[in-house]
Parts: sequence; C-alpha cells; structure tokens
Amino acid sequence: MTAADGPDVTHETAVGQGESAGEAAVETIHREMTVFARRARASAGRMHPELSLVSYTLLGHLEERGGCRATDLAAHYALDKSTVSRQVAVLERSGLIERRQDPEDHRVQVLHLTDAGRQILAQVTESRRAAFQERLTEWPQEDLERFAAYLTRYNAWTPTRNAG
Amino acid sequence: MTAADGPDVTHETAVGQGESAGEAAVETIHREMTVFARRARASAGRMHPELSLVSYTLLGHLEERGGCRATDLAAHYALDKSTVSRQVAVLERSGLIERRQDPEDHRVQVLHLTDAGRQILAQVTESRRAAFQERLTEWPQEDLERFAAYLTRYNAWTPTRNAG
DNA sequence: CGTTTGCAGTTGTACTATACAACCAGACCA
DNA sequence: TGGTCTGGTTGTATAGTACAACTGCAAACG
Repeated sequence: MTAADGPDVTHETAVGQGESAGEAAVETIHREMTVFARRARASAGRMHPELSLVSYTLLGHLEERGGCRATDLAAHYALDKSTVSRQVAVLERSGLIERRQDPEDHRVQVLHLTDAGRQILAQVTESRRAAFQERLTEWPQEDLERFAAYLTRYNAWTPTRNAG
Repeated sequence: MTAADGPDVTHETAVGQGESAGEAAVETIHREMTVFARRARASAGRMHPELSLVSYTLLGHLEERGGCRATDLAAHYALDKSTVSRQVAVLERSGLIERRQDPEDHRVQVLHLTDAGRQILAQVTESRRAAFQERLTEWPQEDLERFAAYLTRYNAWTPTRNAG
C-alpha cells in the first residue's frame, strides 16, 4: 500500500540490484534508524528506571510547551489517548506533573510540570545528554551540527497528503 | 512536527547555561533521536502488522549476515536472550526462519531465513524504504549520504570498555 | 429549553516486548 | 569424572500499547 503510493519515485528496483547511490543511502538511513529505535528503548529503561522513554518524552514536551492537554500529547506522539491517560496518571501520581482544569472548558485538563518534574526531567536529560555526548565526543563540531540538522529535518517532515 | 519543531536548538535544558555549540548540537541530536525512537515503534506496528519492529530487525540481521545464532542477535541488539528466544520461536512458527543445528556444537542453532522469510522481509523493507524515501525524496544526494554515514557511525559506537 | 452530536479523558481488556531468574543440555577443561 | 561455561528455553512479572466501551462536559441544532 504505502509502497504503491509513490509511483513517481525511483524505487523501481527496490530490493533488487542496481540501486542508485541515493537508494543505498536511503536504505542505510532506514536501517540505522531502525537499529537505533530498537535499542533506544532498552537502553532508556536501563539508564533511567525512574523515567521511561515515554514519560521522558512526555515530560519533555510539557516543558517545551509549558503545559498542554493530554490529547495534544496523544496526537503529537501518535499515541492512543488511553495510553497517554495512563502515562499521565502515573506521572501525576509520582508528582511529576499536575493537572489544572481549564476554567473555560471543564473537559480539558491542562498538564503542567511540577518542580519535581522539572527537576527529574533535567536530571534525566542531563544524563542522557551525557551518554550522547560520550558517543559523540570525538565528532568534529561540523559533523555534529550537520547531524543534528539532518535529524531535525528528518523528524520535522510531516506526511504531506501528497508529496509536492 | 513539533517535538521536532523546536529544532533550532538553543533549548537550554535547565542544565545550565553557557552550553557550547557542540553541546547544543548534542542536545538536539539527543532530542531528535528520542523523538524518532518514540515514534518508530508506533508507526512500525501500523505499517506492518505482519512484522513487528523487532522481528523485522531480526530478520534483517539474518539476511545481512546470512544466518547467525540467537545469542548473536541478543548481543547485537542488546536484548535478553530469552526475548530473542521467544521472538525466534515466533518467527519460526510463522515459517519465516528455520533453525539448523550446528554440527560442531549441538548447543548452537544457526538461524536462517526461509524463502518465505526473505520474501516478507523484502516486502516490508520495500514499503518501509518507500516511506523513508518519501521523507527523504527532496534531500540532496550529498546530504543523504552524509546523514547515512552519520547514523552508521553513531550506531557503530560501542562503549569503550567493550571496544578497548 | 432538551436532544443530539462531538470532544477530552478514563477504564476494562488484551496483547506484545521485554527483563530477570531458574533451569536444561551440550561443550570444554582439569 | 566432575566443575564450569555457554547457548538456549521456560516461568513469571512488568511496561507500554491499542481498541472499545464508557463518563462528563460542551457546543450545535430543533
């Protein structure tokens, strides 16, 4: 299905031989990203038993946005609202976030980081960052910046209803 | 879009100010990789209900290596051997891989893709690759290659205790 | 008004991936 | 032969997730 959607792209050979250099690169990116994803969770759990990868991202988002609704989180991370609901419940129970009823719409609970949440988040961020730093410590500055830019760009992409 | 869309870095994370540009880049890489990881799984499941992200990577590894032991998979993906064992069992039950007793060491089961496995893998790879391609279609060739190289390099890194 | 429709969030249920620990079996060493 | 190491399986527990059914509030419609 997905594959058939973009007939104009040059993936005719696909898994066959005679791939262009571009396809090879895409293939590599695809594979490496996958490997990364596979590992991320596992290592995240070990590094910070206190804060799962999900919780971490959620908290991060909250900090970044200065509070938002559960639904926003769900939409943003492509999670089911029930999942978010439970995660949020956990985070609240742990005192990392708090809910504030939106006075204008009583259905809505705006989520905010608590001080404790901010603190934990900072800690975990720091240690994660340190781990990343360790990996990246020998990279030339230029490469770091380019890599960062590439990732950002990659993630920023949104499924255009039609690749224009 | 948005976990990614605070990309311009400068996102000093309460970890102290005065971050160097290098640290900022690391921070961005960290963040973007995390976002990616968070999403990868969710989308993977939806794209290919037939083949979980894990199974997919496992199959991919098998193809790449032309067969290997369960322990190798575990080591490579930082998974517990029990996890691999179960995954392997599933894949075998589905007829995607087969086990061959190593004649030289009866403890060892060398895992191989079956034809069916190769086929499914190719399918999923193709559709995943197409999705990636779609994202990357507008990237200049040079960037693609650099990005691929960065990712490879990133993933290739091993904790020094191991490598040294 | 009251009803319907819709959105935010929760809860019940089920499944998958995962880890850890206990275990089994074959191999290697002394 | 026995002790230990290694590859793999199984028991058990947990986290994260989805989906569906539900509650509660709100806005629109009559």
